[in-house]
Amino acid sequence: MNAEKKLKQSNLGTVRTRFAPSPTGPIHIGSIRTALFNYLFAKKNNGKFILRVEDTDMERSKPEWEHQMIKIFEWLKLDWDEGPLSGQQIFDFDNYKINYVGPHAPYRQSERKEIYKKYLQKLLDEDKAYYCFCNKEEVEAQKQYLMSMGQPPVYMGKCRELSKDQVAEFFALGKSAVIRFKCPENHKIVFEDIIKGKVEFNSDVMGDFVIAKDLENPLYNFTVVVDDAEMEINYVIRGDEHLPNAPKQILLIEALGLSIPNYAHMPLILGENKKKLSKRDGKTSVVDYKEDGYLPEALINFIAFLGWNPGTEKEIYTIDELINDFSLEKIQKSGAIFNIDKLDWINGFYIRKKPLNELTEQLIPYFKKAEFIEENGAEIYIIKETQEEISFNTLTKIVLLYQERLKKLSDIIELTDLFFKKELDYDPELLNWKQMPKQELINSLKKSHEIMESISEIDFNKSNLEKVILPEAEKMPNRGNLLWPLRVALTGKKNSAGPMDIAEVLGKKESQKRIEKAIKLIS
RNA sequence: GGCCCUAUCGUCUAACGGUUAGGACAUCAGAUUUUCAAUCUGGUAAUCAGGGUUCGAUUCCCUGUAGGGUCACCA
Repeated sequence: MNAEKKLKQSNLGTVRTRFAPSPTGPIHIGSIRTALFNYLFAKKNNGKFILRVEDTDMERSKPEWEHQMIKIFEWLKLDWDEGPLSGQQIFDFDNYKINYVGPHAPYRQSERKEIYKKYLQKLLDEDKAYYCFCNKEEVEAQKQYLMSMGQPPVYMGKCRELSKDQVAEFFALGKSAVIRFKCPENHKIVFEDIIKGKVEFNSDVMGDFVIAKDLENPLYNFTVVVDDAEMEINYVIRGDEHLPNAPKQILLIEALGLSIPNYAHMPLILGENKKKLSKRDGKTSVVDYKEDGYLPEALINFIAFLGWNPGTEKEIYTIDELINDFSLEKIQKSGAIFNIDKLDWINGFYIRKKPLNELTEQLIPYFKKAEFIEENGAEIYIIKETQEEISFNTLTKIVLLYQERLKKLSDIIELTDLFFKKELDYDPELLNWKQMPKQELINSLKKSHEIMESISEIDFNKSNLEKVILPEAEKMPNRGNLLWPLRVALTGKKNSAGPMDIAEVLGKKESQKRIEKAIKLIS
């Protein structure tokens, strides 16, 4: 009841959402979806989207993970609206520098300890929290026992009624203590989740949970509550796995006299096994997808449709269109399996639509990484194996031939290696088209070689080649009799772009050389 | 085990309580192509089970079943 009243209150004012990751590893695809939905909802409602790094666990949090996450945000063009600092800032953590060039750095919990301390002290003073001197092993054993009895594994409250003097005495003896929240007994917590609907919990299932290791080291459930209140977050949109945390947080909010935000718990992203997507399912880190060559706009489009849809048949969305059509009500209640086939399709779609120059520029790092080429001045590259020059323009031609075949940018490597190799390595059997007799095959290749001879080096392009090769191919029982061996001789591959296209890029000399080699191979 | 959540084609999903249960990906077939890709055309494929409520349930209610999440001095 109480909660519902407050829910209405927090509806007032501008929408403020947040994404609050812990920098304890590579940023997960599920986290990015949470971030995206928070972002979309804020933008849709002309609200603010806030980024808060939850690094209270000093053991596991690493600045490099934070840095990596920021890079991903930049790549996806997801920007946050507020932060503790503005202008360019460099943070130095253990000699690890993070350079923020945006208008704001993110909030960082490790820099807000004084704030938590204040609230923690308040709870202690008001007798809503208490010091607990029980050791870990003792509490753990207790939990195991309760669980084996089919009881909720809660803290039994041994230190709950310790007097001030006893507490002081224990401290004087040098005993260490954690801070527990005095959880009201048999208290019903009801709240309306925007996605799940009405959700109900009983306080007895959580017991007096720990909210801080000590005054200096608050724990997650506590910092979340304090920060969300301090930052005036009124919509908490997060993964389903946080649903059991909601009642704990609501209890803390009530104890602190703060207002309860609206909650929206999103379904999880699942792996093939229908369990929460994990490393076992393959790649879960957004960085991996970036490196594989998934385009940011494709990834966003795909991720947005995992558990959400606009209710129409439109499936290709730009970020602005997503902002426009987004609503929390359209979020699914059940988990969605991460289907890489669909991602591949969407990504391929965006790749096919990409302007050629732009696509080529994005592919050059992949060519370099594969050691196909290296830079040699403006728009000029050197093919590493042959030491020949190759222009940006020629690279563009290669890219054009394979653009529609790419599912992801990294696919370009195995598709186009033939243009960057000195010697092709392939099974001679591949040259054979539908059981052609050996002599016929050799004749076919010789024919191609001979036809090419009729074109000068300068006129050696696709349309001229077509003019002479196609009529010749028509004379064969099947066009493939001429075209298949030619294409294989040129590419060494079962599948590829057309032979005339390839020959144009390769040039007369190299094309003929490759045909000669093929003939030698089968003779 | 306790608590909580969920259930439509293989997958993502649509359907004021009334539809031949729609779309997309994947898949299959055809067209096109020397091959593959792309493209176009067409096809296969789903309401977890059982009870109610109702003139009528994919839709509302209950039970069961199945799946998942969570039970830290992690977040």
